[in-house]
Amino acid sequence: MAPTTAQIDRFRRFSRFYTALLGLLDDRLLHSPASLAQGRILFEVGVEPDCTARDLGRRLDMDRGQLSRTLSGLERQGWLSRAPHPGDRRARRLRLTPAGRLLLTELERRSRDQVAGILAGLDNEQRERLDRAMADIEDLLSPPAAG
Amino acid sequence: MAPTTAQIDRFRRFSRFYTALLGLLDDRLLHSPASLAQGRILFEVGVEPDCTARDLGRRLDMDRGQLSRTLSGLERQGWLSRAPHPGDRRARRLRLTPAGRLLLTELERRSRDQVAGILAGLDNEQRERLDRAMADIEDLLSPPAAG
DNA sequence: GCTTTTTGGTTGACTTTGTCAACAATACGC
DNA sequence: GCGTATTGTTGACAAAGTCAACCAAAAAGC
Repeated sequence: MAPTTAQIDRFRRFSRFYTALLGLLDDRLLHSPASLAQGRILFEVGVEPDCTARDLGRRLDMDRGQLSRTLSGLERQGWLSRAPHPGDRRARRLRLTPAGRLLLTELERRSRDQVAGILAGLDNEQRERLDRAMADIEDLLSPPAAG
Repeated sequence: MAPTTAQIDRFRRFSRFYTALLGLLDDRLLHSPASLAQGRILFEVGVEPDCTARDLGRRLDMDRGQLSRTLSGLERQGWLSRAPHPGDRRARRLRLTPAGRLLLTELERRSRDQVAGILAGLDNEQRERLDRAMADIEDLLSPPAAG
């Protein structure tokens, strides 16, 4: 019932591997007007408009203080708006401005291009294998495994 | 020949997923005497004694300045030694002290426990599926795909 | 209802990380 | 040798992340 040493080692090895890969991928944001944290927020708000800072904190695991400041920055730069939240006057509903949507589109385009570049090195059979492997991992580690 | 939108989306989705997971995993170091950067260095030097700061910079993708300071910190805390490098008097060969090895052992134990905790939620068939998926991804993305 | 406790968010003070450029010492190419 | 590239250190910063205090609003307890 207990996992084997080899299984544990494989997991840790993979985590190191993917950490390094993510380090490379995140460089896409270095030459953009948005920081990494800002990019992640733009993405989340793009996916779910009218969410709150609380939601973002949960999903991105960010400190409230840092979040508040980063959101102020995004607002100051005209990419995001914070409007009163109907039903909870403490909270603010977050939404991208048109400029924010434009920026997000651009960031996504770069990200997709970069991934496309990686996938270009694989043939279609390999891509499908990769796709299945990623789906498997998400599936296996999703529900209760976050402890 | 070009990757499909679905393949690109899956890849990006997985990257977000694993970023979040790594965020949880890295918390193991928060309650330890070593910082995350220190931990990564301890691990690398543990795997390859007598390596140099240059090697670490390559493998961990860290700035030289930051690395130099972090190494000073590790030395100051008695976990690492920097001795003259035979054959290159600019470089220093890095090595864990006995205390450093002890700390590394402890950090590794925690990391393994944590991974074991995650794997405990899976039966053996699932663990083998996970193992295969991780091996697949590493295999597919390793050689030239890092661009 | 009124009080107490929680929650969402902001702010200030601070530490840690990361970045950039300058520099000294050494190694390397030719 | 001489110019160039490399290794590591340092200083000056900028950015990111942490912690605790605080206010206003909401939720819970009774």
